[in-house]
Amino acid sequence: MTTTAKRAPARRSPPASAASPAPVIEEKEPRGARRKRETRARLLDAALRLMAERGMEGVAINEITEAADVGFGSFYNHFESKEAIYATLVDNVFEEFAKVLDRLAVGIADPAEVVAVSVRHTVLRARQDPVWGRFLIREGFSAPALNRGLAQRLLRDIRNGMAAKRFVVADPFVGYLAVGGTVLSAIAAELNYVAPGASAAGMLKELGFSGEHFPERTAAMLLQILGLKRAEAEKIAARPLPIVEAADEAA
Amino acid sequence: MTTTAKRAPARRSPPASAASPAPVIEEKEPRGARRKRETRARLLDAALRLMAERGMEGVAINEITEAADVGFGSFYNHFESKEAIYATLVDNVFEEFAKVLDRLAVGIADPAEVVAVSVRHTVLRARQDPVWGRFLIREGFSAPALNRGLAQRLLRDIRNGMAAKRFVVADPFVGYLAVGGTVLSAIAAELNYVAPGASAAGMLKELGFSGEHFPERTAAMLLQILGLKRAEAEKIAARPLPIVEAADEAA
DNA sequence: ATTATCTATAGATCTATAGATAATGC
DNA sequence: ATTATCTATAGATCTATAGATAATGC
Repeated sequence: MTTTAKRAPARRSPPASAASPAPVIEEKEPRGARRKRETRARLLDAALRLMAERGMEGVAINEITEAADVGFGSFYNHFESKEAIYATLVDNVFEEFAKVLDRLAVGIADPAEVVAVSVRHTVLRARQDPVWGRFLIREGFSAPALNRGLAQRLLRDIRNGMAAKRFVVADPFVGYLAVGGTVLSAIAAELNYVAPGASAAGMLKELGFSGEHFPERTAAMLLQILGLKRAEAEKIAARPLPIVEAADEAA
Repeated sequence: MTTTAKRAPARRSPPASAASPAPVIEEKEPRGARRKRETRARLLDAALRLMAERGMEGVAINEITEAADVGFGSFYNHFESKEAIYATLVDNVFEEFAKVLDRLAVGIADPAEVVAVSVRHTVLRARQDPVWGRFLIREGFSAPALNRGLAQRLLRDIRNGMAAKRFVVADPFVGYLAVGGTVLSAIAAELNYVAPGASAAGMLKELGFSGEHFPERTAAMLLQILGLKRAEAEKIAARPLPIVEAADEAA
């Protein structure tokens, strides 16, 4: 049986972390293929860590393979160049995150709550995974990021809210920019000020600022930018976050 | 006379552009000193152009000296390393800009108008000088930038406005982040969407967004974030900009 | 036999310095 | 004589590739 049975091909795409998305292996996968996939995933994860910190140009391929514990030449089995692996990273990270946000929004009818939940999740994630947060800030204002899922989704959510008379935005273009910019700014604050052990925290703490309930406060601000009254914005921002079944994370 | 008279030392600091600040030579300056100063200024200007686009790591010292039309070795007469010239750039750019903002605010009593004028000027400047704009975005969320003049000034303006009961901000910390993030976001938009010949404009234009009166619309949004009513925010954002005597720009 | 990995290395690129050249200031 | 520049180059670093080694799949 075992020798004669035809090997079922992998039914779906390879496994993943933020750097290397979309897992869900169901049946057997040729061993060599898995090995290759894992090497690729290790390269992507290492590149994400290094490049989030120092940018694409600041990292040598050598460092990536070393950090991934992979022979140097193997890099070229997977990627043509440093630019190529970086582009793949941007792609994967934003793609994966867009999917997470979609899953979060399932079953939430109120556009305001969708925005609030998305923002809180984003800020929380940057706290839990600072590498990811840094990467987001680094690429947040770049054209690729904006044209990909994230900005599109934000626009859609704002339009939904306006259509439902839930949001009242005099200037949707600038409103969109304000929401996006505030999110990035909040993530930067999370990484630089709010997170425990942050360096630049002193200045703001002295002035009475604090990092408590930071995701919720950010969400409340955004809802007010979108035209909700303060009390309601705060109420919506404080609702319990939906529990979302963890996506299969490989790394 | 000419030979016996003691040479008056330069009375103030060297001349400058955004990359190399603080000009105002009044009397004679030893010729060699001026030459050195100019070489330094050319290096800084070239570095700003290149590094705004590609980041510190993405630029070779070689390229800087080539763009500055300066012998390679001369670089080391002025800067110890690439890191050193970059740090000087950050310093100069933010220092110079802080001074510009201060000059702009002179004689404006209303804190709301101070904020509006500052923001409009910033967005306009990014339009006129995209290199400068890119540099600002690149460094906008970094700790050095935040700890320097800009963030300090923004905080001060917000506190002034709150003290004068002009601003009503439930959450000053997040308000500060929202204002700062929106400004950066607006500059990114100016560079990517609004400016003529921008690439990514299509998507948003289709949705009825436009770049008209963009600086004023950004300012109006910020004032609303700070608690002003929409009508008043728009009125203040539309006031004529103060005319500020041009600072002596060398490059 | 095929496929993915590894090691080794040629050649390109980049940094930092040394020493020569040119201009300045006395 | 001093100072700033330039040219030339040694040594380090990095990329891309070639060819060897090891594992897989038939």
